[in-house]
Amino acid sequence: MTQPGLPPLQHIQSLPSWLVGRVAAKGRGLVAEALAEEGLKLMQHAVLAATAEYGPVAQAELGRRLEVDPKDMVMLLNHLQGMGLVTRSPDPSDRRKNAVTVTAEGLEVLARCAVLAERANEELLGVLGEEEKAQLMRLLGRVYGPGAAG
Amino acid sequence: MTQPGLPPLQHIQSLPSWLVGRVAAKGRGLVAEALAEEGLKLMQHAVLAATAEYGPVAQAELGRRLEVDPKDMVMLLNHLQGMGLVTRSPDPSDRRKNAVTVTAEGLEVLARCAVLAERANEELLGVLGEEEKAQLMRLLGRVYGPGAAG
DNA sequence: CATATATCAGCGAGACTGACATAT
DNA sequence: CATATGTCAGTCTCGCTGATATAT
Repeated sequence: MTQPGLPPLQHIQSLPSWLVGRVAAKGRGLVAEALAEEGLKLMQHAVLAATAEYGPVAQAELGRRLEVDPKDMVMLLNHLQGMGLVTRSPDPSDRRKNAVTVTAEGLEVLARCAVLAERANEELLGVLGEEEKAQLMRLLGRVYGPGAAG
Repeated sequence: MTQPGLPPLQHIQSLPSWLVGRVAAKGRGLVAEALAEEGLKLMQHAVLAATAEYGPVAQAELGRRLEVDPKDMVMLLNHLQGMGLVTRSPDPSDRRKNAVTVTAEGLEVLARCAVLAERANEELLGVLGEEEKAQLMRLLGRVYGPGAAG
């Protein structure tokens, strides 16, 4: 199997990792374009949504939930805070932590982004039927492992 | 639907684009780790494989096949050429073009990488049965659009 | 002239690293 | 002391932009 001279790969394009990468790139592009309408980058939106969902939450915890490096959370939150979408205040129960909270304006932006992001995803998966979309999500969820599914 | 105050997104983690992005990142990591054994980056490997498959081929054509910017092909091929895996020679029929060709050593490296990449993909999709893998590829292929399927 | 190819220089986003201060 | 958190500075890859030279 490691003999040289064999037809090597057919093409890398038949590798699942390649195909899933292309689909991910397409999806990222569509969502990024949609969110630009609200002036948000992909990661900024993810952080904003996670902050809204997990209530007042520490930066490191946000990083763990989204698999974002805690060091990168600093600049992400600086930007969101500068836009007035979140606030940072010291956590009285553990003064090492910043309690991050969504503002009212943050919730408004988020509601609009939800529509935009869903529309982008419908465009991404438009060729699939509802049942197929659900199946794709199920399969991807199992591949990903950690609790994420349809 | 754009009313503020609504539960915003459940979580972005339920968006297909997010899930497919996470799976892609996992796959990229696994394959990158595997290919590092042969000293190749992901894109270098893709270019090498495409060069082997499409015979002597112009740089711009490689870029089109792999959706890689032609400007980035320069450095990618510089590296592959420096490793002795491909050669660049002027195309007599159109002297604007470089005819890129795999070397014998390139084919050997590629054969070993094929094994490594396949192993990484089996690790990625390990939780799925054969039938499910095929189904996932079918669905992703349809979402991606351009000719790519299992 | 316009077009295509290849090269070079640079930017920005994402995912990292190391070093450091502070609080537990 | 070790650990966790947050901040700052810098690196690297990847996907782009612009400008340039050459060939068609």
